[in-house]
Amino acid sequence: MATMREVAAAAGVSPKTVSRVLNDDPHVSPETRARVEGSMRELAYVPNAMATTFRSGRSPVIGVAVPDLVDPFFAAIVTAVEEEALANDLSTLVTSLGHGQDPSRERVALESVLRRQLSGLVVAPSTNDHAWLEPWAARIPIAFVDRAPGDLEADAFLQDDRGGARDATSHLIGHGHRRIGFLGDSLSAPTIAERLEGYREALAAAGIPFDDDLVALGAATRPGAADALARLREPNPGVTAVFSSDARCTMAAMPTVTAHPIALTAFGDFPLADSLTPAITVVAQDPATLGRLAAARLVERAAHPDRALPRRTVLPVTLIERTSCRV
Amino acid sequence: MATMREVAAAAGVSPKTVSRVLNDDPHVSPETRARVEGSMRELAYVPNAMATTFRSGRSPVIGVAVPDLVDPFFAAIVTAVEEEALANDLSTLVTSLGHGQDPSRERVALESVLRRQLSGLVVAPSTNDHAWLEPWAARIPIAFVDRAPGDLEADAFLQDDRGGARDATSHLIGHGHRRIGFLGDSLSAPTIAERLEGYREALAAAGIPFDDDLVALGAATRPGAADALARLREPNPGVTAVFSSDARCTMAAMPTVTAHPIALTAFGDFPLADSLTPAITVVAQDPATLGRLAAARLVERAAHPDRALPRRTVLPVTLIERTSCRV
DNA sequence: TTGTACGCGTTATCAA
DNA sequence: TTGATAACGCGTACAA
Repeated sequence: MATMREVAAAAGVSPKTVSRVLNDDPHVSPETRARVEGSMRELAYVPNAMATTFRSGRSPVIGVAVPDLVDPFFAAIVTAVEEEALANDLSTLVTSLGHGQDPSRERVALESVLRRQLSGLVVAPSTNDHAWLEPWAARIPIAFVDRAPGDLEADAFLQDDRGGARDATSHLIGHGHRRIGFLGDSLSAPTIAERLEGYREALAAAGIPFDDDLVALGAATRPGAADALARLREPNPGVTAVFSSDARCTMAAMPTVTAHPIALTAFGDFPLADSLTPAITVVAQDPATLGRLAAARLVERAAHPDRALPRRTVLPVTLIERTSCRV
Repeated sequence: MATMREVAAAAGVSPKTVSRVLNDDPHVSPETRARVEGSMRELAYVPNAMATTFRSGRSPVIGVAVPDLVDPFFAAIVTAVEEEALANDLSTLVTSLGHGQDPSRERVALESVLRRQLSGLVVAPSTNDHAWLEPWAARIPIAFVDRAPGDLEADAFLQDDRGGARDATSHLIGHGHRRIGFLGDSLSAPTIAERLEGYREALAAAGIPFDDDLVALGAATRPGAADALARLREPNPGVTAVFSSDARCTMAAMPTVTAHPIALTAFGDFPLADSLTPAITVVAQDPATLGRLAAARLVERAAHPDRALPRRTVLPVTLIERTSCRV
């Protein structure tokens, strides 16, 4: 726990000189440098990063907030941010926001992180109200991923939710299905709402009327998904195929789908999707790129505060055909 | 970006009074408090957490370092640490260490985190050499999870690797198998080495001689796992069942196992293990408890630096029988 | 109840 | 090339 002062005293120089040695300032004579370095070693001196941080007024840390770290999609985003951060000598402060069951949690969590004078923040939000972020956004760069901010101008890195959903639904239509269910958690998430739009567009393009009864929500848990699928299969709806709008729902639906096969395409790839029986046909997102671009943008904004940059970047998605679409 | 000073000036009081208001010090007259709070609102004052942190000498942050965030096992550990941290008003600084391909990375990553005067550190290490942590451990509480530290006295929260491997192997023996392969990544990981021991013990208990040729390593990737399984299946080894020592290997082996079924038990549960065909019989660990206990221990050590506490906590594991063991 | 003085560890400024 | 001084924003100790 030696401080710079102590090293300075031991080496018979001023603290500033020690600082210079530490920061590779060329204006230090080789002898002085050697003496200081000797004292540093002797005292096992380690710079106090907090003090530097405090002095500089900006913490070399990027905050990352996601709904759920255990979801591989968000874990991949966090990992990508971390890598990009590392490449810029930044650390990563991670916060989970939950899936929006408690909407106030997001704000509380983000504010506590923002107080820390971060160099930037990447958020995959679980709510839609971000007007309160306005004053923060004026001071530190904030980038949204996966979902756009509500009521706030900020960088956003998204994927083509609507187009992907359209592709996945059309694919089922191409296999001859006309009664196609929509499986999802909640439409309050803008991504899911967009995917529902894509689903409707695909139906419309094929001249299939949209039927509200085929939209089954609350499917993010296993019982929820089982219920939803059971409702869709009843004679009345008479669904023969399902588009799952989100990987959590798809995974939650797997036991049911395995037990009672039904044609299925899904938004969002996930580990082992290709090893299941049937292997799931998915629209794959690219969480790593999302995270990397967002982190890179933060760094860029910090370096060039008034450079004009596009606010919204939409990544394409890719249909990966496996077997679940032709069950 | 108003500071306490500015708020004080605006309210016509000293900075200290503002500080008191902020910290709910009872020794402030209601009128003064009201005036100060008014100024705080006007100036949109937000306390600078960095300054507080610096002043106190200890950052209210728990570091968490794991090999790989995308692995659900480690993601669950991180999530649990985060929850426990939240309950104690601490934030979570996350670092990935990699799977030990580059052994120096672990030290570099940990040292950069440790410099930040953390309140504590949870590590799931990817290397075996931790003697260098000694001086750090003297100053801040460090808890290991999943794997014990090498050459260092520190709290460790582990699971019964050997017993679990023994159970999983015995289970295959109970199904009549005598030529049982061991699938793994690398024996340099102490957990995997322990699981190999458990495997050997199970064989020994059944009077089956151990055969080095049945230990197939390098199976953490899909091609690696495919190779390993192919080697085991050759007429000479003539293996009829496999114990996979680690969830990464199990997941990597899935395509091969699905294509060419073989009796299988595995160490480590993972998402959808029960929805695969066959559903994988596993020995389940408890990452959430591991993370929670470790974080709680850090808090406890910080509060009571010299309370005597057990250094090593070993959690039991649970065999979950599904169908892969009777393929 | 309120205020003054000082220090946390580091670095920028300016002078020597 | 080196050093003295001040400052970052807040909280502690002590005084009034």
